[in-house]
Amino acid sequence: MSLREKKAAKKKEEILRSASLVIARNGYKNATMEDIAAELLMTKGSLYYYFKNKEELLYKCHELILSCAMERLEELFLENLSAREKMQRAIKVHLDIVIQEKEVFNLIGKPEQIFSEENIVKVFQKRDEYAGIFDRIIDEGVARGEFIIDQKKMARMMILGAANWVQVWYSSEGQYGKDELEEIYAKYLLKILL
Amino acid sequence: MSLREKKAAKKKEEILRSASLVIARNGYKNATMEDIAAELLMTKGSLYYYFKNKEELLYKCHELILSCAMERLEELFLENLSAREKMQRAIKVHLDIVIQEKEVFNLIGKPEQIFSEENIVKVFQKRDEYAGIFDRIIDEGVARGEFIIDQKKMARMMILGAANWVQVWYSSEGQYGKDELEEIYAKYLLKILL
Amino acid sequence: MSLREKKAAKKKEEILRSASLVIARNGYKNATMEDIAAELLMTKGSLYYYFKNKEELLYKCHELILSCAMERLEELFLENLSAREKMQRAIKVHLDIVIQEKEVFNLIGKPEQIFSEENIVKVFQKRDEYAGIFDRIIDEGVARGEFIIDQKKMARMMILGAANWVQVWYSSEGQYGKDELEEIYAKYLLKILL
Amino acid sequence: MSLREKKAAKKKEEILRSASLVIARNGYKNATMEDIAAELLMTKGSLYYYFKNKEELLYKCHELILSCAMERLEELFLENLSAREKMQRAIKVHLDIVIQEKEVFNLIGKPEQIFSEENIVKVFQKRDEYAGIFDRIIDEGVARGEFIIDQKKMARMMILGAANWVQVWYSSEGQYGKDELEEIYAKYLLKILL
DNA sequence: AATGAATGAGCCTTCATTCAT
DNA sequence: TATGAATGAAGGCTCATTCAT
Repeated sequence: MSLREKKAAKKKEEILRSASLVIARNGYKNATMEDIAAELLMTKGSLYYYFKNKEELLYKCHELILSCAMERLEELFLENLSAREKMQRAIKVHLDIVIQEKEVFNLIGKPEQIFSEENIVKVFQKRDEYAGIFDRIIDEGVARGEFIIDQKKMARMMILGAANWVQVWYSSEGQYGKDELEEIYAKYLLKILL
Repeated sequence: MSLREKKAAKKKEEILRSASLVIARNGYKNATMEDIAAELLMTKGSLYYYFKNKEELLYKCHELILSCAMERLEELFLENLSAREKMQRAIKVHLDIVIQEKEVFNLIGKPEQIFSEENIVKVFQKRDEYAGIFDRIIDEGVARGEFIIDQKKMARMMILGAANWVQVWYSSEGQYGKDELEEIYAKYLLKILL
Repeated sequence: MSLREKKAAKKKEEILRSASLVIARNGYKNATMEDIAAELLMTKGSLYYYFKNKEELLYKCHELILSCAMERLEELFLENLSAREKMQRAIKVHLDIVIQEKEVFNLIGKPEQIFSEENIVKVFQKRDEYAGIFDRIIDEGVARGEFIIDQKKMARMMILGAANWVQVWYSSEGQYGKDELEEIYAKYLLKILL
Repeated sequence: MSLREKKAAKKKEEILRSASLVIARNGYKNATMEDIAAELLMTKGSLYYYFKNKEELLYKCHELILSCAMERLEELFLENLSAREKMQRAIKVHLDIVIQEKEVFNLIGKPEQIFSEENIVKVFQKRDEYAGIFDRIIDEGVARGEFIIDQKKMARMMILGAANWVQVWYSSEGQYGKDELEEIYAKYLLKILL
């Protein structure tokens, strides 16, 4: 990759970060191209040099975060740990992201309302991959006799749902610190699987 | 209440129902006054006779559903049941609403993005009241020794969060029927409290 | 048709007329919704109450004029006249429209550059119908031995092309009056068919 | 002319050719600087090294083609032929260009919509020169008694108009080949002058 | 009570043009 | 010379809101 390309890639990432910020603040629907550009002291026109339209920008935004999360989880999955330990750590990682990337993350309840056909498919695919890691951990746990659960998919849904909801109420100035919260969630949500 | 007023009240409710439908279909942000009116074979102008603006309409919509839910829960709370039983039933009621009123319910993650100051306060108040019933059930359970839990608020958040997420993925044509789903959720989420 | 509908229909026509004016002045591509609205002391937003988008407006505009022209020609065709006389009169009618409706008429050389698939088809259809009347006159003339021509389609193209071009250079303040011009064109273009 | 200048001149011509292509494909208004540059594997910024703005580029484009056409006609005019023969050949040359240079040629019905004052004058001048050759042929024919016509200017307009219109409907895959078409047009349009 | 009509602000997008490198 | 990047103005479209009737 040439210097130029690197620079452009970096700029793209900056834009995505800016977009994430704005989305986190205002939500997908309220995030305007103007806002996103202003955050970077650019004009909205410039964004179109990097992304072909708003949807693509939003999509890439969503994708980036999901990819980062995936990486962390994949890594975790390969470690030599008990399923319990893995699940607890996975929950913490997930919460980490949910808290950090308020709104940009998994939480677009209804991608249909934001993305068009073409991207929806990809969004769902990515999500399934992501959730798949949790499924694999559960499978592992069940195989090893660590977890006792019949409704594996639903258990995963409960865990992720509970964690996602944190994004709605958590505030760094609230009663609980992030680490404390993660600890507690990991502990209690695990019970679902036991 | 005069006949006039009764009629108006009835119409208001019709509008709210229509709005709920549209919101369920398209989401808060995508629900236009036009859509809502069309559903009732009215014109959007007429809506302003009953509600002073879109926000009020949406707010009342949200309020209505929350109130209905409250009623069912209050009733339940007063019944003579074990805390476990109450919690399981409460979860089922909650899921019932979540599934039925996809999107209109609790699930506005960020009311700030939809409502203005004045209404946000009221929204949060209502929500707290609603969640309060779950808290009371938990308190009861702890008092009676049925539940063992230190982080009561968080436990409630987990339960409601997990249940709310159902709204994202549940489809009546999916693998699980509504009753079956409720049964499973009630069973596993209860474990958090044990 | 109710009074309301009549009024709306009238407004639609007014808009089309305004659009025709603007198109005539600035061309299809340069005609902005703003311009069209301003002509009627409206705001551009209002136009969307009557037409779903710019293309539809332009299309209807084109259609209206073509329809009016068709009517005049159809009528003419049914009169009891020699083919020569009919053709001369048809040429005059055509010139009349070309001059009056500078630009809005037949003359969108390349509808593909203005209309989308759906409308292009209809445009071409209408045009063919229109040109068809000239073809029928030519056929009649040939059948009666008034015209001697092998390449009927091409002859029609020549006649209409020559007439259409008038729109490019004709000015009411120029050397020739409209009637005079029509007379001359009718006379000379007829020669092509003899 | 230095080597530098020669190179630049060559490049300019390449750009004009590319522009002609794009214009032919998309029309004047739809031809973007980007398109024109892309055709040459350049970036649009570079175009401004050779032309001060889009209008100049378009103007030069138009001029180039008109000049080429002029040359061919001038040559033809000087040949020792009857006026009839000359006119027929001139029509063929004109059609040749019309067909080849679809859209870039004479056919900008309304230069006012594309060019600004300064260039419009020059465009009209060039056009008049071009049309002037046809006028001279007609004059010659009338002088020699080959043509009988009072309205010389109009006759010229008819001939050129009819020929220009070919550009609208002609397709190389259509019923007629180019040569055949030219033959027919030359034959029939001549009749106007007889 | 309800409607048709109009408005205006806001947003996305395109594109000619500029400029530092 | 050429390019990548950025800009700003303009235009199309949507939609909540208003208002006379």
